[in-house]
Amino acid sequence: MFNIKPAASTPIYRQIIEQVKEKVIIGLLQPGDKLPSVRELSTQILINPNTIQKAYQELERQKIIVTVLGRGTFVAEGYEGKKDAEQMEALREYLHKGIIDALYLGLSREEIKKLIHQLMEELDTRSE
Amino acid sequence: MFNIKPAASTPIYRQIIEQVKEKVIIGLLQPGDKLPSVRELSTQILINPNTIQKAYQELERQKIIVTVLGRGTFVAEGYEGKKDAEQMEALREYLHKGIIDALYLGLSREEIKKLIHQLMEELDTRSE
Amino acid sequence: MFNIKPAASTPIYRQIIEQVKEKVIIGLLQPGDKLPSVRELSTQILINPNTIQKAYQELERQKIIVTVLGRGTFVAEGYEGKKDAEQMEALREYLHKGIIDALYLGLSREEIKKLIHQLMEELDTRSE
Amino acid sequence: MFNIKPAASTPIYRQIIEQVKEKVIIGLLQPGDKLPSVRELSTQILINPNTIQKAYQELERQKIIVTVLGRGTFVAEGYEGKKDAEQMEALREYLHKGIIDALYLGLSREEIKKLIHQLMEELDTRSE
DNA sequence: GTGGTCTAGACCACC
DNA sequence: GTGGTCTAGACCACG
Repeated sequence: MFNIKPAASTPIYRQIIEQVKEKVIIGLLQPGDKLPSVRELSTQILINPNTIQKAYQELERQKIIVTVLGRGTFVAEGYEGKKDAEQMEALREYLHKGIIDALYLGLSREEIKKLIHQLMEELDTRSE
Repeated sequence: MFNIKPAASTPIYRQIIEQVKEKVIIGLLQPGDKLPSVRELSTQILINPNTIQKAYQELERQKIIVTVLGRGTFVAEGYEGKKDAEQMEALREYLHKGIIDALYLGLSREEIKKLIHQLMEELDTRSE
Repeated sequence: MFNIKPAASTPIYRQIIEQVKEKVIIGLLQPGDKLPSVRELSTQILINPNTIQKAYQELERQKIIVTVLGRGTFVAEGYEGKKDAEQMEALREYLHKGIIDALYLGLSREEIKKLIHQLMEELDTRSE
Repeated sequence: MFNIKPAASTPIYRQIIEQVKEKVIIGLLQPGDKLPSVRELSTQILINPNTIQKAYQELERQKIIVTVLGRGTFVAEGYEGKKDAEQMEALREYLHKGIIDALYLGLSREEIKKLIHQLMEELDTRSE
């Protein structure tokens, strides 16, 4: 279900967040689907329950999942993109940095565009 | 010269690295140009010298700048993109995450492409 | 009869308590009126009977309802406000927190007063 | 600095959040002021550092404080109320419940209004 | 069974 | 020194 690298520089709880978001975006997780329980996932991927809890709480704060007391955690209904101005600016900065790194790697502008295109197509493939 | 936000979530030393790299990419810093000394920059932007030292060390490790003992630090000659496989993979993951975030913000795939295009054009403008 | 949101942050049994209290306050439930049985309500709103049982027990403890063995549960006669000092202090703290949240939302003191007034008028409307 | 009741029903981390927010609202904490460090506060009020950390992180998420890496945590500049529609609705429900509780305590509508007025005046007094 | 909170104590990155 | 992350293990509330 999850592919966690404890040694990576991005903290484990963020890896979980990203992977849940990706699964929701590509449709592998549908609204209403149940996520593994904190304890369950904790034994599955050998991560401390607190770490998973932290990831789930952040996902709930972002309205990507909802927790039902005593029942479990579920993918939220319709996430509806908001185009929040602040987050939009953060995204621009994030991609700006990515572009600079790409240029440093020797990619041309055309190659960068192709890469982006390719990455979006990969998303479609994974969802099948 | 530098625009540092100490309260930002990206550590100061990384902000310095990013800004140097950006300046080199857009040509505001040319190979051979002298960078301010650690001490000089430290008083200019009111940052702990150790922090600047750390940024310069990392930049040198990435062969973006070179320090000549007793002379100062300079922008390295020709950075020539290497398309290192490992860094390439890191870039893919980085942009992959950016795309997911963009989709969550409600951007369409076309809008994402436009955004990338727009960001690359901005780089040209800044270099003038 | 009841409007329960299982995904809400307030536990279900509290939602039931609040809604019974509200109905009594606005007169939709009169002293002597019969409440649905635990089993009945349980199938109606698809909630675990234990949860409803818990709500009824708490309501009985607060002397808002009474259960007559073998007959059912009924709204208690005259609830007569007691102005219990302890509960009064709890109320003050509760509203105190509400006011701070309201100020953080950008409401002026006048707007807060208006909001309170408005909420009390809504209670009257619902009772019609 | 803080008045924490570990036995209370509201979790400790929420008590800390509320008290910081109150101090900021009444001006006892001004933008730019430094909050006690996690460790410092932890020994002061005899609470586990993790608990304080959790409170601080939530406060940062709400943009009430900012943390500067390696320096500490500070009260954020200008919090500017946003009147977010969703939070506004949550506030209405919160106060709605408070009013019902007040009526149950035997308060008249006039008394409730007076109580609100009184609570707002107390805020002014505490700030002196 | 579920998630929510808290403690104790550790290690790391940043300045 | 600062905050950020993680583990281990405990207790409680909810359904």
